[in-house]
Amino acid sequence: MPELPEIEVLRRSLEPRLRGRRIVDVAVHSPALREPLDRRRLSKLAGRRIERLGRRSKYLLVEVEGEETLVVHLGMSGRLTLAPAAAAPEAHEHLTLALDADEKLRLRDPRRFGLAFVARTKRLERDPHFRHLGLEPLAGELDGERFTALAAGRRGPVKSFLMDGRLVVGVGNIYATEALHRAGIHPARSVARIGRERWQRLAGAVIEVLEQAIREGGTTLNDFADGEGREGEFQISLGVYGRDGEECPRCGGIVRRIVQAGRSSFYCAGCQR
DNA sequence: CGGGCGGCCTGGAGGC
DNA sequence: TGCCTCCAGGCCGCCC
Repeated sequence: MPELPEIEVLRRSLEPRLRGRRIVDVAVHSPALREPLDRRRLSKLAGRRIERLGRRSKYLLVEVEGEETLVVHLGMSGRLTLAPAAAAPEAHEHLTLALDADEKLRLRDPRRFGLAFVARTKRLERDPHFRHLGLEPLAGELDGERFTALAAGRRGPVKSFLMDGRLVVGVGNIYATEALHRAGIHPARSVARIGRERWQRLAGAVIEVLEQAIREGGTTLNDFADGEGREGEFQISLGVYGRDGEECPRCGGIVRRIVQAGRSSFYCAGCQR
């Protein structure tokens, strides 16, 4: 569920609270995430000051002194939150960074699809997790021309195109679904059958939906919360996602659910062609 | 080679 | 009320 907007909301909530703070201790409670947590490498964060927080795709980047970065991915159910140092440990708490001023930053992830590792900051773009990442939608890299070029010679449904991280990053099931609704494009339409004008509209819709979701604090269906535990509100603004059988807010048509690549897609039978 | 799909994992929801 | 099944989706790896 955490897609680009959720990670950006998390970054913005944590940045003012973490910048300049010192990590005084590192505890790995349970190393079993998507990749095992590297105790030795993580423990070397102790004693370092946090310099800034960044984001690439759905990865949160905690840059520390010494040119190193703690990379965190929330998978499906991860939460990274600040708490008083004395707070009781949570269930499924995998990693805890004790900070100065009696606070701690903790990573909780019941479903364990998440990730946390340390990498040299300068080599981040060459890291296997980052090397093949596509366009960053809110960095001015996305427009109709780029979409047209990326789609050239490709096949398959446009929704899969949007969710392919090697082409565009940060767009998961919810925002791909919503962007297609706003652009009036059916999720199963082949990329080979989309013209310049529609690619332009789709690029605009992706940017618009991501920016609005950030302004509204992200989408909280089950698990998402920012660094202080606040849930998002964009779920109220969803046009079609999860609204099978309801009326389309734009045209009054009926919202339908289909399964694509094993995943739910929702679209309006009236205004998405 | 590229598109598609299964598996990883747990909690919550819904059915009986 | 309790148990069982299904479903959620990011990402990797395997298969065709």
